[in-house]
Amino acid sequence: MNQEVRTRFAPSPTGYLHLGGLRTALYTYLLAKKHGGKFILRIEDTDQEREVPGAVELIYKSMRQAGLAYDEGPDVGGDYGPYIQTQRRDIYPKYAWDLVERGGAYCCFCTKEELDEQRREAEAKGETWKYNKKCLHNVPLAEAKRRIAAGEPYVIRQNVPTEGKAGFDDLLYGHVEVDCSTLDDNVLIKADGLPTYNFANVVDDHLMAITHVTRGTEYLSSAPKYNLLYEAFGWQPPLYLHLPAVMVESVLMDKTTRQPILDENGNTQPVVRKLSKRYGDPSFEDLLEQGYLKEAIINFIALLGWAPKGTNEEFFSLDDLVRVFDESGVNKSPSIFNMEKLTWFNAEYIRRMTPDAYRVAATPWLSRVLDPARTDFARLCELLQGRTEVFSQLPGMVDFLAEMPEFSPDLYVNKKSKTTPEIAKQALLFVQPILKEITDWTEGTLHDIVMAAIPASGMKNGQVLWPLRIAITGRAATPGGAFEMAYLLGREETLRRLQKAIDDLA
RNA sequence: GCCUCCAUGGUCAAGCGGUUAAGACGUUGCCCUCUCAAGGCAAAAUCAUGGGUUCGAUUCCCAUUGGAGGUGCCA
Repeated sequence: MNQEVRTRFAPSPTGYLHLGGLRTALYTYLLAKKHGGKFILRIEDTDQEREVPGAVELIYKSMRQAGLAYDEGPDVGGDYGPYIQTQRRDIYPKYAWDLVERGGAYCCFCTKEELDEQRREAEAKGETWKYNKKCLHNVPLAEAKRRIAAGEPYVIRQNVPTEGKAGFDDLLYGHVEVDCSTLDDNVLIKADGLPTYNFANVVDDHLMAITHVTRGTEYLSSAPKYNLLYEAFGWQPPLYLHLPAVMVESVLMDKTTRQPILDENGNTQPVVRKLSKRYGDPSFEDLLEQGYLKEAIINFIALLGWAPKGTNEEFFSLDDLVRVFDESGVNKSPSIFNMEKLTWFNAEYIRRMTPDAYRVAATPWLSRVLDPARTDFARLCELLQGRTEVFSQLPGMVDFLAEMPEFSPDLYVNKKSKTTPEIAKQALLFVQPILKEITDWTEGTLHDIVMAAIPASGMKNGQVLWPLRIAITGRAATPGGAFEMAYLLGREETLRRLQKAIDDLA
């Protein structure tokens, strides 16, 4: 019989959803959907100290914005709930005690302080610290139960065999195996009664009938221990898919001052590190706020560390991805997040928008600096759409329309058309009366009349049009030529700016 | 230190024993052009190193080097 595929994204609510997490969520979603299975969201909040208020809601929101709809989860329900681990707190001890009875775990009364001390000593000697199973050997179960009943604090530890091998099979990395002697007896149930990740993930994945476990490679070295747990319970372990981290290229920074650390020559030092909010790397939310499109982010993130088989196509919607996703195409090494390529993807997605969709998306940004009642937004958007990489650039691209910027006469210099401030003055004086004559202030009329007049001036097109554009915009680069800009400014404002420019050149 | 994993241009990557080693971003040049974009054309740039195996290694094996992760009553 064919088992239904069930995957789960299991973040802990310690902050925003970073791009590495988003990619894990995406692949997890794709894996389920390509098999027609279920995608589940589970909140792993067993570390109450690290929990950030509001983080859970932020996760729901980001998942929704990304379009990663989960079939089961805390806010959507499902047959395997609750989907928040603290709401499952009563489930874990039962299983832990079952494991104790089976010999796969034991109670431990050693205090954190004495263990920390041991760890420090071992570290000082350059050794790897492991718990010495003192409580396994010295405290019989009956005594343990007595001490617990008397109120003594305790934890439950996994009883890892001292010899032999432990391993697991990964869809990407194949069979991974380690000596049990290198494994530590991890805490399964903490003194506060809550499970650690090490235990909760195994119990919940089993109880929730998860078939494919996707997670970061930071779990690669502890996965053998989890399989030991499955074995001890007599459960069927899931299929694993460990995903490499997403990195960012950066410079070496001081952790506290957040200033670059310079080498002896005063240069910054390049480093590759994990994406981190602390160093200002953008989260999914941040990118959306900056005017990146979710489709572009998803598309880019999908291709970060994964490539589809047998095609050079780079543009994929979420539905396309469901169809083409194949976990064997995931790269095994960490990949570096490249902002330039994301921006390129974003620009491409913007160019592919319908003009209407573009106008809707661009208007709030344009309205920050322009009055929609005074500027032809429809025409402006036509000019802007092909030039927009990220929406947040928009205000800076059009603010000159609202207010004439100060500019230096050097701007009139253009090497290619051999334009100088002197020629500029000549050009402006030539074009001014022509423009004054024009009453039908449309791009077409402006273009036809001015272009027809230029040959008589003895100047080249560029020698007239470059200065004109500079004179009325004050910018070396504008989202259109002189006629477009003149049209957008309107007759009165254009002539006003032109007069001012001529006066300034005098 | 120990354990696990990884290694193709600056970045993302295709490749799965025989290839002129794809493609994309970025970079540079040219064309187009009233600026900037976009578009078109072209260029530079990669198999970490050393040993094997093989008629033949980017591809398989080992070592070295480099990178990532783990070594928590964090996840």
